[in-house]
Amino acid sequence: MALTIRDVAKAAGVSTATVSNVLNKTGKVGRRTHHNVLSAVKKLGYFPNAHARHLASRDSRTLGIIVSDIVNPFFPEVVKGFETRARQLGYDAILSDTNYDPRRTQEAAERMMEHNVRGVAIMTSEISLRLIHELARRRIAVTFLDLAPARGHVSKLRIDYFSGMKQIVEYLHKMGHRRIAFVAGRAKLKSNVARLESYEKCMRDLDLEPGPVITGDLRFEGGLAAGEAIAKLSPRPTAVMAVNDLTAVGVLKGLLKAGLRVPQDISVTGFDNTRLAEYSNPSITTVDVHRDMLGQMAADALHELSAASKPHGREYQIPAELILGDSSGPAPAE
Amino acid sequence: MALTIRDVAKAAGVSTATVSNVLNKTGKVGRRTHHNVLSAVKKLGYFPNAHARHLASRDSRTLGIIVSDIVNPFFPEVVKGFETRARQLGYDAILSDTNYDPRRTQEAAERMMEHNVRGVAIMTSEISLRLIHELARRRIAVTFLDLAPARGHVSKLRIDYFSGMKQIVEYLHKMGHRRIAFVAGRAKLKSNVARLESYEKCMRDLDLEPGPVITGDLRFEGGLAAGEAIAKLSPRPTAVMAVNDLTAVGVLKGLLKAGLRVPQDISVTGFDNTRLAEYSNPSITTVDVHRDMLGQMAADALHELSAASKPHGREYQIPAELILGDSSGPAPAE
DNA sequence: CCAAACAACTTAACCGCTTAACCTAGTGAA
DNA sequence: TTCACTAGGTTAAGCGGTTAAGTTGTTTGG
Repeated sequence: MALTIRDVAKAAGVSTATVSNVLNKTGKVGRRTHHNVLSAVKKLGYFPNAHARHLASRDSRTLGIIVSDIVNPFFPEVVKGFETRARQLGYDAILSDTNYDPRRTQEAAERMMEHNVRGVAIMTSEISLRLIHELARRRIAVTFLDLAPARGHVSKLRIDYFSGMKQIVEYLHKMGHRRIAFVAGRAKLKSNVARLESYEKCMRDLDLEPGPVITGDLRFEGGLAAGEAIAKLSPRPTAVMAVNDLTAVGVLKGLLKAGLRVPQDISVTGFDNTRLAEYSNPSITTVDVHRDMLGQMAADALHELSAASKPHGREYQIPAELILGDSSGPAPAE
Repeated sequence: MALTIRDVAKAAGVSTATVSNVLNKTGKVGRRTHHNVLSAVKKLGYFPNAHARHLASRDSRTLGIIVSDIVNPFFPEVVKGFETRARQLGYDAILSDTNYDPRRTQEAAERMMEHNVRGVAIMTSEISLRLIHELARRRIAVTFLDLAPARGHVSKLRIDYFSGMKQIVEYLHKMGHRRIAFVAGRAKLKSNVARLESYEKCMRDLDLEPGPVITGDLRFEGGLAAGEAIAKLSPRPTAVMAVNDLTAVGVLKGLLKAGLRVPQDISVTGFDNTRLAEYSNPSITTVDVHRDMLGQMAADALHELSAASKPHGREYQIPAELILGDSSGPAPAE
C-alpha cells in the first residue's frame, strides 16, 4: 500500500507521535528532530492520509456547498469564492450538484453528513425542512439563501434584490422612462418572486404604475417571445426590465427582430451581471449581485458558526450594484 | 459525538459486523435481522462515517478532477459530466480548481493523494511532469487532456480539434469563402496551438493560403481589437475564424463597430459552443466539443484503469460537431 | 445416525492517524 | 545539593468502520 506515518517514523528514527507533531506544527518537537522528520517526509514523498487524519482527530475540517446546477452561470463564481475562502481558512471543500432534483438534494445532504462536514452552504431552493432539521440535529453549521430565518446553527445569506431592483428603476426613471415593463420568471422560485415584488414596489414608490408584467421562463426562449410581444404593445413601454440576464438577452433579440432599436427606441435591463450581459450586443445594463462574495461570505459564516461554542446564526447581506451597459439610455421623445 | 455503527448495533441487538454487512449488502445477513438493522438505521437517522469507511476498507472509491478555473465556461459542463458519471459508477467525486496557478496545481494533486483517490482527471495544462510521475508512482489512475501519450495508469483524452476546424473550413469553403482570417490565442496553450495548426493545415488541404493570422488573448478584448483591425484590412477577408467563442464575440463586436454587417459583409466563427455563441447577436457559428462527454469519458477511463488488474492506458477521442449560427453565410460577391 | 456443510451471526484485529498520559534528561531556583 | 519544571520525546488507546477467522445451531449427504 501507500506510505504511512510509520514508514516516515522509521526512516527518521522517531515515533509516529513525533512525526504527527511535526506535521501538525504543534511546536512540541526540537529543531533537529523537526528537520530530520521533514527531510524523511520529503525523501519518501509522503502525504498523510486525509481519512485517517479526519477520523483520528474527529474533525473533518471540511465545508460543503450544495448548488442546483454548476452549469447555471450563477453558480461557478459562488463555488469559486466559497472554495477559495474555505481553503484560506484551512478547510477542505466539497461540492454537490443536485441538478434541481429533490432526491439528489437529499443525497447531497447525506453525502455532507457522511463526510462529517463542519458546515454546509445550501445554495439551492429545493431543500426540504426535514433536511434542515436533520443537519441542525447533527450540529452541522448551515447557511441558506433567503429561505428560513437565521437561528442557532443556521445563518442566512440575503442577496439584496430589492436594492438592485431599486437602483434599476430609479436609474430608468431618471432617464425619463415612465412605462417600464417587467419580464418575470416562474412564480415558484423565491428569488424571482422577490425580484418581481421589488420591481412593483419600487415603481409605486416613484408613483409609477407597474406593468405590463409578462411571464417568461427564465430562459432565452421566454425572453425572446416576451420581446416580440412587447414590441407589439400599444402604448409600447419605453423600457423593459428582465428578471435575469438570459431573459434580457432573449428580450433584446425579440425587440431587435421586431425592428426596434436598442436603446434608442427602447431600453432593456437584466439582472445578475453574467458574462452574457457583458458580451451581448449591445451589452446589457444589469445588476451585479457579487456572486463570488456570496460564496466567500458563506464560507466565513460557516467558519464563524462552527468555531463558536454557542453558535448564534446571523444574517448576512450581499450588496447589489448597478452595472451600466449599452442596452439602456434616455427614454425616446413621445 | 455523532452516531456510530455501535449505536445502531446496540439498537438492533446485533454486532457491528452485522450492521456493516447489512449496509454493504454483502448478502450474509438473514432477512429478519437485515430488516431490523435497517429500521434501527432509519429510526436513529444514522449515516456511516465516510472517513472511517474509506480507512477501514482501504479504498476511497473516490475520483478527483482538477480544472484550471471553474468560472471558465469550458469547465462546468466537464465537471458535471464527470461528477454524474462518477456517481453512477459508485464513486465519490472531488473537485479542485487551480486558478491557472502551478502552486495551486501542486496543492490540488497533493489533495488528491491525501484523499487517496483511485484516479484523477487532469483538465489543466499547468501540470508538471514531476507531478505526473508522483501520481503514477502511487498507482493512481490518471487522465490527461492532450498532453502526454497514454501508458500504464495513464489514459489520454483527445478532443478532436482538427476535425472541428476542418468542418468549419470546409463549410466556409463551400459557402464561397476564400480569404479566411484566423484570430489565435496565446501561443503557449497546447489547445490553441492545435487549433491554429489545424486551421492552417485545413486551408492548405483546400489549396487556400492561410492568413492573415492575428494573435488575440483568448478574451473578449483581444477579439475586439482583432475585429477592428480586420475591418481595415485590404483586401478584407470574407470570413474570420476565432480560436474560441469569447474571441469570436469580441471579433463580432469589433466588426460591427467598424460598420460591417455580419454575415452579409463578413462571416465570423467561434469554437467551443458556449452559451455565449448561442446567445450572441447574431448567434455564432461554432463547434461543439461535447464537454459533458469529455467529463463522462474521463470518469469512465479512470474507472476502467483503476478496476483493471494490469491497467493499460488508452486514448479516448472526443468528437467535435459543427453548430451553425447566424454569424456566417455565403461569401459576399466581389 | 454422524460428520460435513452451511447459514447466520460474533469476535477482534486492524486501517493510518491523533493525542492524552507517561517518561527522562537537563536546567534553574532555592 | 535538592527539587520542581520544562523540553523533547515515547507509548498506547482510541477514532468508526471493515473483514478474516471463529462460533453456533441447522441441514444434508452417505
